[in-house]
Amino acid sequence: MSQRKSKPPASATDNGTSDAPIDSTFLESLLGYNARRTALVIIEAFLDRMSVYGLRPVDFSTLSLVAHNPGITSRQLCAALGILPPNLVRIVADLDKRGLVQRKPHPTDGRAIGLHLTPDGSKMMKEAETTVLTLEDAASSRLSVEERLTLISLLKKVYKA
Amino acid sequence: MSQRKSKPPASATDNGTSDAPIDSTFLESLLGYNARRTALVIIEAFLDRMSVYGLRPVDFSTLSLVAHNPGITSRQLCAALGILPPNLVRIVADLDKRGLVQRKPHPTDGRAIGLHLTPDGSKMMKEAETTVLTLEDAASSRLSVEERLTLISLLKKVYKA
DNA sequence: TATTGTTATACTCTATAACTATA
DNA sequence: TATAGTTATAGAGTATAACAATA
Repeated sequence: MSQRKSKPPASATDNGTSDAPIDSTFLESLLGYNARRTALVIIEAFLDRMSVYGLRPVDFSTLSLVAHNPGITSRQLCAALGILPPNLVRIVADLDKRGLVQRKPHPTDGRAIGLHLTPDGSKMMKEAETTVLTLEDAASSRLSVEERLTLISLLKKVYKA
Repeated sequence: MSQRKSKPPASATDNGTSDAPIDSTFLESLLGYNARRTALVIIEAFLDRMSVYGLRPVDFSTLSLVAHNPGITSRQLCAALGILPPNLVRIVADLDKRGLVQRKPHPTDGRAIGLHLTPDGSKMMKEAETTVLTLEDAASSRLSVEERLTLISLLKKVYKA
């Protein structure tokens, strides 16, 4: 579901032309289908709630890794996030322009550049991480605390080598 | 993780320059992050195994819905799959050109077009659905049968209104 | 010779506006 | 007036090749 706006439900006075119930049971039996639908729903909520910070998921992920790994390099970010180096350049450059991250020479490798949060970036991320946790609560509101942990644990078992 | 080719692991003779352990615990505590990583891993496997049929995930989903809902319209496909109408046109047109689906006038609505599998499309989908089920088994090989069902059930609780 | 960061670029995916024909 | 299907097009996301600086 990638549309941003949810449409009003079909009028109750519709004739049978277009509201025949659709059988999606096969697709809904697939892990890949359900994982993708879940991710899209949460990303949609993310885009909504994080728009005040001007952060897309990839920006938030990048800043979060920089926050918890000061001096991390572009290569390490690419490996951790599954982003290709040419596509990270613009992301980091924009965060730099906004004064959220700072690039410092790597202490031992002259080719590499270490990334650090600026004070502004650090302050924003404290708020943004709190907002994300609130969003997580909302997204998993139909799950118990234990179910949410089970869900995350099972997902990791699937994708982590 | 969107790269197609998995790289060889870092050499054991690396110095400490680039293999410092990265702390991803915050991101990995998030449902959205884990759901997206899982979806990407499964989609990667899907692209690999389904390339023999020339079917992307959206093609497979479309054909599967047509298979189980003969006469389904484009609008219904869009609603069921979260695709916008302009983006479905090319998908259906290509499947039509390949002789996998057939468009027939809708019995009661002159604006609408009902979609049906051709005999070739039906034959391919029987194979393709079997292949997808095999892929699902592989993707969830680290899960018990019960865990896989629990995972799917929990995912549905998150994304289904 | 290999790796980091980068530029340029192409391809795919997703989104909006507007048209036509039918309802 | 509203809906189904379509066209054109713009923007975002993702991919590869090739380069300079450094290891």
